Amino acid sequence: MEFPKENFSEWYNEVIEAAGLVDKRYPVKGMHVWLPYGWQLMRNIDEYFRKIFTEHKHQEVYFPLLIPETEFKKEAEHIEGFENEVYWVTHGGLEPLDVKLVVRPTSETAMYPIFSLWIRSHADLPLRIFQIVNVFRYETKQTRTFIRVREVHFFESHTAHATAEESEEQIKDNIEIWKKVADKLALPYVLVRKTDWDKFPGAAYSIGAETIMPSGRTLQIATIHQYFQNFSKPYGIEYLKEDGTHDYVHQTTFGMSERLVGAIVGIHGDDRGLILPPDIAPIQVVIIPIVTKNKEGVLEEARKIENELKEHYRVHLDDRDNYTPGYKFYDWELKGVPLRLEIGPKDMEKGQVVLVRRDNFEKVFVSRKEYVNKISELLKDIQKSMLNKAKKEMDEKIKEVHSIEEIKEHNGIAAVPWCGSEECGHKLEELTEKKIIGIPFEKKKGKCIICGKETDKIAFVAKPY
RNA sequence: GGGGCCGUAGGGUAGCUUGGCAUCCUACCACCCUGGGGCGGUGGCGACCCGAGUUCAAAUCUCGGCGGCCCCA
Repeated sequence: MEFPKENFSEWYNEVIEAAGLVDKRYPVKGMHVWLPYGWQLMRNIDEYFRKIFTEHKHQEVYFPLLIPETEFKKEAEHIEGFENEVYWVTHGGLEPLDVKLVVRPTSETAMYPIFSLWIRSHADLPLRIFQIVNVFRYETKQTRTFIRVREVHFFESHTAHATAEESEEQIKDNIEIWKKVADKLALPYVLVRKTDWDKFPGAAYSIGAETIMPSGRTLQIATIHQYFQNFSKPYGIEYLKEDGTHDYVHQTTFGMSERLVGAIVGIHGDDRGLILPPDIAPIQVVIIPIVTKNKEGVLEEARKIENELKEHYRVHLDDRDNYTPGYKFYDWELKGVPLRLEIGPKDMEKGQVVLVRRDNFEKVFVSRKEYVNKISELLKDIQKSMLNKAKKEMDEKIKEVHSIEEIKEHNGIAAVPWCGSEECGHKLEELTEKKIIGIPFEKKKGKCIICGKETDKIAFVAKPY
């Protein structure tokens, strides 16, 4: 690594390529090649999505990439929010198309015409589905790997319910799911309600999970939206009630993306490279044989260890012959493998192995009798302490402030009383040259920093990515 | 939305002002030697973003395109 983490922007750009997550040389702005190691990390996260959403009664589907312009244009706010950043398919071969096609920037307008066919009566509700797909947005701002890209690796769940109450219950359940996801990825966050001018286009309201990067800028890593009947009306998603009358369904969505990888990289990494949470790391334990005179003996022992561990963990034996152990140590530290196991002639004599943690470099010698259990204990502890450390660091970046100057100077989230009016909100954003990233759920009495009116609302003000 | 910088081997670079055989590091390949924190040695492969123009001659100058980075709003 050439850059220390203090130079966050440069460090970030360097580590994602050096660790083998992506190849950024693909010649289209905002689109990168996922390398095997990076893709495995993303897939581990996706697999967890599949598991947890299935447990919460969702089913996986796949909708097409292209959406007819006529369907795309049914919900007014939604169009307005996306029309400046969608890619269009205008031709088939050299022939212009009669109906242009939108490349999905998200899938509401692909799914909801079909929802109206699927949903006939209350017996078809609730409907809960999700898909993991690529979506496309023509970003005009500066792109950044994982954080702002034009081809997004996207998770989206969509639900439909009979009543507003049930859709509100779903929002609560989505928050419960999110908490589990965040634990799995060892990511700290705050939940906020987005301002009306920043909510998802077409939503009744939006909830964002926001984290803070080491640069002090915030990153929105999950969004949960309540639509109520905003989409079901234009898309005609009606159902027959028990009393024989019709009503439109109430809908929610939940979205996440490879931004989660960006957050993991940024929040946990150090000067030596990545540090990956054991629960989703592509490799949990890397075995480094220390081969000296007794080359074959040590390698044989290392293979035995690999086989023993394979049943319990994601493990890799680095038996490359043309690299020294020291080189391999640095290499796997760069890639963020949580635990390193060394086995050499001295260890073989003593019937032990050496275990070294990536997060704090603690080294322990463990007998061959206990080492399988010890690894389990260590991985759990690494997962837990990564989350705790990250939580602590993030909390330190959230500060209650009392003046515009303080907001401008604070590097992180500044919490200030705000009356909630759009006028004061815009003024606050202009004066501080930052954004209101949202309103936390916790209330606190105070006076609006702009107009002085009594309020119990707090604005979280920060510079978002 | 506005402004600036840049494009030379897989990666990082020198050369560009003043046009003339393209520098070094690293990675990679072969062989030898090694191995508890980035081993060493010898030999080798590999590049001027694309197009047009100026010129005896273009990495270098001019124009256009494509791509990237940074700053401000």
